[in-house]
Amino acid sequence: MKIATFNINGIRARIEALPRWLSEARPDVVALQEIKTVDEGFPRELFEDMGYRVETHGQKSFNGVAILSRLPLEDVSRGLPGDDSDEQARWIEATVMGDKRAVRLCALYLPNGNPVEFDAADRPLHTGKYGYKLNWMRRMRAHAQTLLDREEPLVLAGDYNIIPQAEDAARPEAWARDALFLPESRAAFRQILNLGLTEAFRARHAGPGHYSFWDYQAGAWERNNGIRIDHLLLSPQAADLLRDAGIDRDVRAGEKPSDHVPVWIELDT
DNA sequence: ATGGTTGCGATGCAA
Repeated sequence: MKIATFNINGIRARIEALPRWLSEARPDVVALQEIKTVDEGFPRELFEDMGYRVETHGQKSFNGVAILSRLPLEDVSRGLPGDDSDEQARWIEATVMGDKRAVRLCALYLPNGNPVEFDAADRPLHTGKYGYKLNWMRRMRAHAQTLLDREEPLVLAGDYNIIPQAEDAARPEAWARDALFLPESRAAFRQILNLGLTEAFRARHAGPGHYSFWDYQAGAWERNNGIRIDHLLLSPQAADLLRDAGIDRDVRAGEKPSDHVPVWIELDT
């Protein structure tokens, strides 16, 4: 089972680039982020005609996540538990029925968290958008623990808006005061990992120079000024099935690209 | 270098 995560930065803007990549890469399942439309605005027929089931959790203008799957889906659930007042569409999960094994897949869009406010001692304040990010990560950790308790293959795939380590940025010094790389952000990411999850790409590839996002501005792609913020986290039962992992970096050089590229895994299901 | 670019949707916000 090939599972990918792809922040498309608007489904309407990617109406050609997304089908093009699907035809080339032929993933079985895709976690999409930033569809930037309500459910009714998602062009589901286009993907159904390509053989994909479509489950969306959309929102007008911002955010919005979806799952595309060539395999049957069961028990679809929308929204990250833990705060009924949270209006932002950043989480959808479903069980993907493989030939031999089922996989619980969560498609997530973790809050960016910028801009960050700092106090007089230059410590980041846990207020505003950054406070929302850290609180969202606490909720995610609690929900991930609940899912791990099932002791089944589990994949948490998405745009985490987290640069895990300095080697995951071409210019880490430029991100020192950014919500994607602050020590508190990276610690919160490690707290989720430390539940017993495996970061799939790093289980297969070591060293610097692997990125999943290049800003549209200032020639970031041409300068290879990238960061690695799109991740797939695996439960022990899913990690046992991991065959391969990769980043489709060439997608960034295509026509009218997203600022993110797909990251994928292959599981022996 | 406090700029730079893109998407959504109709203006400025989010990234």
